[in-house]
Amino acid sequence: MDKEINEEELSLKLFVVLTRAMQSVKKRVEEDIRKHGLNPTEFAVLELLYNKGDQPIQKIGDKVLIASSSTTYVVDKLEKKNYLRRRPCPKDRRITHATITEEGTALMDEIFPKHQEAIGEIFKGADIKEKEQLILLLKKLGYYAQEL
Amino acid sequence: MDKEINEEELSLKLFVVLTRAMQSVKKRVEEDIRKHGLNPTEFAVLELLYNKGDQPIQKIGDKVLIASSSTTYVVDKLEKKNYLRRRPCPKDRRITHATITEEGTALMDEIFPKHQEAIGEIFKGADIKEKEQLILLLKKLGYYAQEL
DNA sequence: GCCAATTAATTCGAATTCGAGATAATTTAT
DNA sequence: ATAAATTATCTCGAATTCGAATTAATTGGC
Repeated sequence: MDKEINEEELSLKLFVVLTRAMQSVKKRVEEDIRKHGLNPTEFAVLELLYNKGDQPIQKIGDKVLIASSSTTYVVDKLEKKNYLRRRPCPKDRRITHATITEEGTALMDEIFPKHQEAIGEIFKGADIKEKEQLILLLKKLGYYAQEL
Repeated sequence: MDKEINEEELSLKLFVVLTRAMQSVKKRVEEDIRKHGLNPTEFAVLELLYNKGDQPIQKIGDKVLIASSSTTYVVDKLEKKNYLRRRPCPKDRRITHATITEEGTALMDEIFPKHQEAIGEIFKGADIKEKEQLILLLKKLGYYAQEL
């Protein structure tokens, strides 16, 4: 009975399913992260510094995909919580680096493994083969959409 | 070299890829919708009324997955734009129905086909078989995550 | 060396979303 | 029949995000 559907309708359906899946997953991940006192954006920024080291503030926005004004806002919050510090760049005085603090590192040491575990739980709906397939297909989709 | 990865890491990767794909797709779809003077939530609500008929305000929130206070906000906006009207339910005076207006219907007559076409373009990164696979896999993922 | 264009970060105001609490109507249980 | 619990909607304040405009610093072309 799904036979009569044309490709446009299939795409629309895929859009709906993708949106729903993302919403469900995002909600679970968010619950996990908020337990640790961070919101998803704060977590993403802190994780970037934790796993990839110091970053110019501008790069943070690029990698986490938020507007520059939002980056300022999130970095402010994390700085107030003492999870990171701003350090002016001596070579280029336009640039400010963000560095994770001891306290931030300690926090991530504690919550990152738990987070990874939680993600593992959330994605138990698919087996390894399926996850690999999904990654492949979603990458194709994502790249294509980005290029448009 | 991807061989050494364990399932937890694979899930984390899938999460990242899913997030990125959704971000790219969402951005494109949003561009399309904003061209027509609506934001994604307004579009979703109007589309619901357009394709599924009148809805109690509460149902709108359930189907579009927004909080009740957000529903009030969006319905207010659409009502101000004359795309829908509130109609008190005579059988249960707690309930208010939202009905799409002539003007709203005319708008959707014009933009819905274009929207579907735009989605078709955005998802050209995958062929029919791949879309069917994605739908299947994403449904599994989404349902599982929702049940947690 | 100097002006124009570019780049980094910030401030500001607007839009959107949420959750908690309020209000009103209905239903359930006693 | 009434009190208590539930349901639908709305109000309000807070959080988050964005885009446009601002400030400051650097770079490139002449």
